[in-house]
Amino acid sequence: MPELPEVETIRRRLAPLVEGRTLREMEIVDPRWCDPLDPVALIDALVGRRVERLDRRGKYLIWEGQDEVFLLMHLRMTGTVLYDPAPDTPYVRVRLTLDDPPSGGQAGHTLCFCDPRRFGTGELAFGRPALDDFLDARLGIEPLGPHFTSDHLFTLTRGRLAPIKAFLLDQRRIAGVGNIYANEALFRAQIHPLRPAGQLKRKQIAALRDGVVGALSAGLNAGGASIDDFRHPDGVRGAFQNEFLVHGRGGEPCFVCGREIRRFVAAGRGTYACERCQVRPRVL
DNA sequence: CGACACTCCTGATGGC
DNA sequence: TGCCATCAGGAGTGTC
Repeated sequence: MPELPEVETIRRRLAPLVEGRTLREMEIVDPRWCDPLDPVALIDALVGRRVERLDRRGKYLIWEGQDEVFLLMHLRMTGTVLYDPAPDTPYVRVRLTLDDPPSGGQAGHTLCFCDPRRFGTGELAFGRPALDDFLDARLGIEPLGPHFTSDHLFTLTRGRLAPIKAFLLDQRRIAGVGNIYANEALFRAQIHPLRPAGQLKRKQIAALRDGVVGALSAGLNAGGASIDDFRHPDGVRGAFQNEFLVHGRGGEPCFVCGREIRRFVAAGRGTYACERCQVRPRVL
């Protein structure tokens, strides 16, 4: 599942290939992708515009077109963006053609949004204020930004009765953390996923901040995690799935203490924890 | 505020 | 081997 590190990996690799190019053609194979927007209207709004910048906020990949027309792509569970993929690539939902013909070739480069489960979405925003309204309504602080401090996280968690796992998954509080990185961050911080967020002490909050930043950074350095369909734009897999400390390791020994990693459901998601390293709250 | 159910979707998995 | 039921899960929405 693409979370912040996966989307940022895509952005970094794609940006040099698309920035400054003009969108020449666009085909929306699956109109559900931009529902309730009319695919024709979306195409009309974008085709002919230069891509000024490829950006990211939380798990959104943001294409800034000429004159502040923004395309917001969310990859959800199984979305990928492939650059010049093989012609028989399956699950293509959207196809984009850029105006830069390869040297000697005829056609421009092609970008495909592929998404087996079809959860991914495309939305438009006209003008920067509209973009900011859209993002501010959905997303909280950027965890890899300069303002994501221990003090800030402490303030955010005060009074919250929800389990810290649910808190981390709420995009309106912290933007970009999904199930994998929440599991990894909580293990790094030695905090049990079911502990109420507001109950955490300053020291634990400091460890959690470092755990979130550490897990996301490690994911980014590994080029993201490819456990489902995630691929880089050139089709290469990420490597972070080989570095998971707890995620997906139910029944296997904890790398720190050797106790069996437990799997249970928290916040409706598959949750993995070492209940020796991450002490379970007494009341639970 | 928060827990929970439901929706979208399809590949993977398990039972028989 | 085939067929059906179940599951996973990000985010939005609705209910209690």
